[in-house]
Amino acid sequence: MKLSKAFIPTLKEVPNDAVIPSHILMLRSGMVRSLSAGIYSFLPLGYKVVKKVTEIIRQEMDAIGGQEFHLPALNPREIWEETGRVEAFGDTMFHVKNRDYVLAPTHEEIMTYHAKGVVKSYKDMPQIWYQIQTKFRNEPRPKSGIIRGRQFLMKDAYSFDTSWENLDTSYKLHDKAYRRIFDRCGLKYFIVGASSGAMGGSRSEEFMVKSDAGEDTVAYCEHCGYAANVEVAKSVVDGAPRTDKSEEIKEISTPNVKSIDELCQFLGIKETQCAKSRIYICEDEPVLVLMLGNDEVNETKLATVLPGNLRPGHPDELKQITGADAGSIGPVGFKGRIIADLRLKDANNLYSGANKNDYHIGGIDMQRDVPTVEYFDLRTVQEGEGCTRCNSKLEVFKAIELGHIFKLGTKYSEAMGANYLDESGKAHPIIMGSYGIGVERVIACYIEQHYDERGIVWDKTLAPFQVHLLGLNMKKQEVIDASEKIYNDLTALGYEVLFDDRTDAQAGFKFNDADLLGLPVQIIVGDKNLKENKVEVKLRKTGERSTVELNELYNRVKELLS
RNA sequence: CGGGGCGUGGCUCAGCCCGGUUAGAGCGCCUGGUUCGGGACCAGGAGGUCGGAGGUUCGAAUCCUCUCGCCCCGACCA
Repeated sequence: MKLSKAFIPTLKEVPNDAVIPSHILMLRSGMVRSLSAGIYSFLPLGYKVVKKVTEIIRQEMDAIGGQEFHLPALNPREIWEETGRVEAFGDTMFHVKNRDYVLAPTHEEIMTYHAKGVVKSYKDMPQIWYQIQTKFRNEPRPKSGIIRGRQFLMKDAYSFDTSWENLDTSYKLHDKAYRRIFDRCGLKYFIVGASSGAMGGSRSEEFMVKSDAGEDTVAYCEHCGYAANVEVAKSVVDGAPRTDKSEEIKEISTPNVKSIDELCQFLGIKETQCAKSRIYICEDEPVLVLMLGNDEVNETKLATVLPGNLRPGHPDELKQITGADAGSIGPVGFKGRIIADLRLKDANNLYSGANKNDYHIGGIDMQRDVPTVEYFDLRTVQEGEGCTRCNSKLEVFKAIELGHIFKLGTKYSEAMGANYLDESGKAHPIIMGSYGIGVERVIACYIEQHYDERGIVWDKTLAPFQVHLLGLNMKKQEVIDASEKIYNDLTALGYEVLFDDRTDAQAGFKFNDADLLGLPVQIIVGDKNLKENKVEVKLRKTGERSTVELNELYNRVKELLS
């Protein structure tokens, strides 16, 4: 491709609405342009990278027996009603105004619909079906360029099996394919145990890239490799102590004391002597959730303990249920289910609210005074706590989710009646898995991990072109002749060459554009070197330059790009 | 949906607080010329209903009200 004819609008200055490096560089290098919040157009250069990534994905999905589909993004709403996901997605799903259609945010329903009609016998399985297609989600707040958009490209795959054991096999195949995909893309990633959330299912893992631009928080142990989304992460942390002697229960006047910090200061006690109370409403029933000190309730963990419709109690409800406002609520005298975090197990001499405004209760013995309590892991892991595997200190940081694999089970097949007959002619719901990769996120994450102050640094695998050929002064005939010949020869040899043949751009201008676009190999043709039958070869990654004899050039290029 | 910021030529921004010729700069673009290995120079030129609507005023980019859009933080998130 000749740059003089290409539409690659580079930007010298940083666009005003981009903040993170990948977004800035994708705009500056002319890969994408924004159309509206969270909606991006891929320009030719950016789309070339999309094609590189999707080709790698296709190869690896095909390698595990995947078959590529192309499903419609426009779906009849009623099919989504069958699984209750119109309500589950709520405002996140786009609805078409003038017909009863929705824009698909994912495709479990549609794939299951097709499986239902065709996969009828145990002999028809396993199946792995995938597609690379645009998804639509009405994100309340798109951000970070293409990392979180309202429309995005996703590789989504679905497996259909006859048993949980066979699902294990399909799941592991995807795990393997995903590792190969992200390895080939040159990403530094790690895998975390994750929550299945509204997707349903028994087990899921996320492929993550560490990044401040990320929206997930991950606990990670450098020592043993333990990694988990904080939604599900566990840690080793001391519980509240139980001493030999339980004090008498006593009511204490604590005027205007609301927070745990205030209580500690007021009474001169430690955080770990306090039990914090939160009221949740689960399926219309109030539940008191007790946490030690300032530990925060992890609502993802709570949701697994309290299945069904779950929400925090409203302030006016609190008063009605407990007789007190938030800050003075406690377990003693609370009528209803009480659950507590494991750190509180069997502790005594605790302080908590008295269910009466401006009063707390001291001397609480969990065994004696809260006999109906049930204990669960309900807290969110904090930086520096012990790893449950090796007791090293956990790191907690932000990460971007690149891919997610789920063991779905029968949620969709049961809801939609996708059954198969086993050897004995008995009907069972198909056991499903679902597996996603955010294609644009692969690109953004790659750039987040591979850039410098001058621009993007592409590896040959994802680079939109492998060679950036610069004809420095394209008004001199010898430069024109030599660079045109190199361009034609390398193209004929099968390389993708971007040829800066512009006559009106100065050398410095071309160098800067070349570094910004970041193609791995630059070949610089200038009249001085040409007099000695030489050109310069520069590696973008290291900045290393060397002059090469013209008759050695193609061997050198082959060497560098093999 | 709460909080904050911002909308002025294609891009980055100044001007607004304190209303007053014809709305500016740099970059980019067009024409001609000189340059030509790290974002050149000279000369000339095109391009803007100052996001939109309403209001105050003799007069509004500037003050007031409403509204739309974009970015950031939070909430939400498969």
